[in-house]
Amino acid sequence: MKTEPLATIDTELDEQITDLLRQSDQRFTKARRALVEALLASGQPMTLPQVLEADTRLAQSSAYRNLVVLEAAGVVTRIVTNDDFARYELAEHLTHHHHHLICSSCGDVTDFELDDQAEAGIDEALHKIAAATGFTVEAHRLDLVGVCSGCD
Amino acid sequence: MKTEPLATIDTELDEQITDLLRQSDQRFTKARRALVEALLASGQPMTLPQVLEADTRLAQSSAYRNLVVLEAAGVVTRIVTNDDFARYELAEHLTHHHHHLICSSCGDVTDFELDDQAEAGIDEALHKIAAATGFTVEAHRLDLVGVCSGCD
DNA sequence: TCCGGAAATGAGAATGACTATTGGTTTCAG
DNA sequence: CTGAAACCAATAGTCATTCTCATTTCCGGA
Repeated sequence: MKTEPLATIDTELDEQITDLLRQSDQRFTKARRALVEALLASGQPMTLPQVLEADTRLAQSSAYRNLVVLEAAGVVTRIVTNDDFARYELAEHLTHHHHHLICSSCGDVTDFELDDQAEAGIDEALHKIAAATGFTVEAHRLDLVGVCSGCD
Repeated sequence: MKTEPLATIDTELDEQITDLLRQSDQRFTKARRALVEALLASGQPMTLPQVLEADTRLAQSSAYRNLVVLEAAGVVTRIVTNDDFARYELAEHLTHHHHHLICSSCGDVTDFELDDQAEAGIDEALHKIAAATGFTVEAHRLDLVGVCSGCD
C-alpha cells in the first residue's frame, strides 16, 4: 500500500496510538494509519463507505477489520444510529470531549461541545445515579436528535 | 390469536395508542396490543427475542412488522446499541421522559430519570446549540455507558 | 543483508438481523 | 351476506458486517 496521507498525524498522536495498539498486541500498520488519517482529515464521524471513498486504496474487509481492532484498542469510537451504516471517529481522549447532533432525516452526525458549566452539571447528576444503582460509569453520551439545516 | 394480557392497558393509554395508529391509517389489532402489553409489563427496553419469549403466541415476522408500524405511529421507540439486537420500548410521551443505563458488558439497558433541575440545565444548553447550528431539535438522548452491577 | 515465523492483508463467501413477498384468512362496511 | 381491504404467518430475500484462507508484509535474529 502506497502512502500519501490525507492528514498528518503529529508525533504525539502517533505515539499515543502506537501505545494504545501495543497494549492490545497490535501494530500501527500502514492501513491502520491510513484509516486514522482519513478520520482525522474529516473531523466528523464517518460511515465506512465515506472512509473508503476518502481513501480508495483501502479494502473494505480490511477497513472493517481494522476499525474493530482500533476500536478495541480505544483509538476510535463506533457510533450507531438508526441509519444503515455505523459511524467511526477518533476516540475522545485523542481529541476532546464532545457530543453529537444526529439528523433523523439524513442520518448525518455532527460534533458539538457544551460549555464547562453545563458539562459539570451533567456529570454531577450522572454520578449520583451511578452511585444509587451500583453502575460503574465509563462514559456518558448526550446526543441531540433532530433535523439538520440541510434537510428542512 | 387468543387474548391473555401480560399487563393491562388502561382506557386512557388505549385511546392514545388507538389515536396514534389511526393517524397512520392503522388499527390497534390484537397482535399489536400484545406487543404493547409485553413492553408495558417489562417496563424496560426489550430485544425482539425477549418480546417473543415474553409472549410465545407472537410470530417473529409479524412482531418485526408490527414494531415497524408502531414505531412509525410514534407508539414505540427503537433503541440501537452495539448489541446484536435493537431494543424497543413505549414512546416517552406515553410514559415519561427518561434516560438509559447501557451496560457495555452484557448489553442490557435500564431506564433512569434525572431530577428536574438537571434536566432543565441540559435543555437550556441544548437549545443554545440548536439555535447556533440551525438544527431543529426533536429530542435529546442522554445515555450512561458502563458496567452494570451484575457484570462486575 | 537474508530467513523464518508471526501477523496483516484482501477478495470473496458466509452470517444473521431485519424486510419484502406471498398466499391465505379475518374484518367490516354496505 | 358479500367483497374488498387489512391482517397474519411463513418464507425467501437483502445488505451491513464478519469470517476464511491464500498471499504478502513485517521484524527480530543470524
